[in-house]
Amino acid sequence: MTRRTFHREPEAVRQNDLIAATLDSVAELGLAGATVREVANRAGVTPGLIRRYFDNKERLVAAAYRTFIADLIETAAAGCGDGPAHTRLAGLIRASVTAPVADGRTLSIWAAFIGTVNSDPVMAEVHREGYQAFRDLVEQLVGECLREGGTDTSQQTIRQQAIVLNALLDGLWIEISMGGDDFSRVDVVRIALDSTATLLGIDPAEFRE
Amino acid sequence: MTRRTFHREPEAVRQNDLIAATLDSVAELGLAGATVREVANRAGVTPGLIRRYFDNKERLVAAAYRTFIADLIETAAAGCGDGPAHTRLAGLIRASVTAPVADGRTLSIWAAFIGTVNSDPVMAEVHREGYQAFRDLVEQLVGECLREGGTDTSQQTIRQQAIVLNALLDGLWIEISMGGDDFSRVDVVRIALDSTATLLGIDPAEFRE
DNA sequence: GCAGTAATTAATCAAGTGTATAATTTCAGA
DNA sequence: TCTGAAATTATACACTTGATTAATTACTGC
Repeated sequence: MTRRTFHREPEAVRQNDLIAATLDSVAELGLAGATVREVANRAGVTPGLIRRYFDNKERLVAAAYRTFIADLIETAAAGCGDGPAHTRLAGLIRASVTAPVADGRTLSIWAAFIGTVNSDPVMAEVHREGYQAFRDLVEQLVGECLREGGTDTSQQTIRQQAIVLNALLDGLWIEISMGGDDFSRVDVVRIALDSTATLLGIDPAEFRE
Repeated sequence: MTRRTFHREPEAVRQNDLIAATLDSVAELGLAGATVREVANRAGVTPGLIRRYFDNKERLVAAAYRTFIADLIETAAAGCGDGPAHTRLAGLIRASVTAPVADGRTLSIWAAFIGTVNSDPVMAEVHREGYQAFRDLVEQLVGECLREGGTDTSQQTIRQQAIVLNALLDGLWIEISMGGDDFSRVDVVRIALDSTATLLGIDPAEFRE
């Protein structure tokens, strides 16, 4: 009986493969299904190898969560482009309620990880870091938008508006990703943009992309 | 060595205890921590007994999820009371963004369960049943509110408004429950009511409780 | 009080888990 | 071409998991 052949990979590549395999496992089988063996199989690798790149399974999972959130926010933020604040905010909203951000797979992974935040301090820290970035982005865009609109806006009201808008986006994202409603016939982007405009007191016409 | 003493309980009581112990385990240790032994310990019972009341661990978890959602919606709906639609909707909103509905423990359990919906058909069905109830409730209240306001409202716009409001409530609920923001100095009920009024085009004054 | 029934415990099993380590293989550099 | 070092595999271990079954206990009805 001969050993299976293999070929070496740079450290970064192997790490990425293992993280990708972890996220696939979580998406399809749940967090409980993301066993060391399952992840190794999907990465085309032997279980023992994981230990060379991640001290623990806990570290692997935390790393997977970290890159997952970072990618998610980056993808959403990439929808901003440049231009006036209205346009950038509209881009962010559009990206947040359409694939690949709004998507069943993404939601599954997100929920599985969120479910651990309360009982796992490491995951809690990873979570905190990631979400701060998105909330700050929303708050800044909201601030610019309101100032562009000419309204005088205290920092406190900007903050409150950002909280509300953030909540709306989260909620829409969940509803759409969950797939309970039949959104196939509905223009989710239009709904998201219009309700945002209403919430912020902006002229909806400026929001049409 | 003598056996530990025990006393019998009616079937319904034991089932409730086991479900409660399951939810406690999930909240504090995550879904992975809700082992048969952990649940049994918390219920003051021996692992083997679980099988007498639930065929599988899967059934136990599904039952726990079912009662969790049912209780959650019931608690929120209880905030409605009676009276004009405006008042009932305001009550629902208030209940949704304050304890015990908006609460870290509740969110943890919710997220842990949601994370399984995509990979577990049984949990998916339980989930679907539960959420339909809440969405229908919101849609009905929104419909009544808009009609009370005198606006002519097609069923389609009612539906869209309900989707958006539902999303806003979900998002606020998550933000508040997550505890990332410092909501201690902020009146979350006021924010939720005002933004709802803005969204539905209702006079905010009618929403102050 | 007493017997029978049903609930509960205790003990055990096979399977799967994360982890550890030694044996192998690949590959870069001389 | 050859050698040394690093990556990868293979194997094994201790532990936990969900599940099963027989022995024991508590309670109900007579």
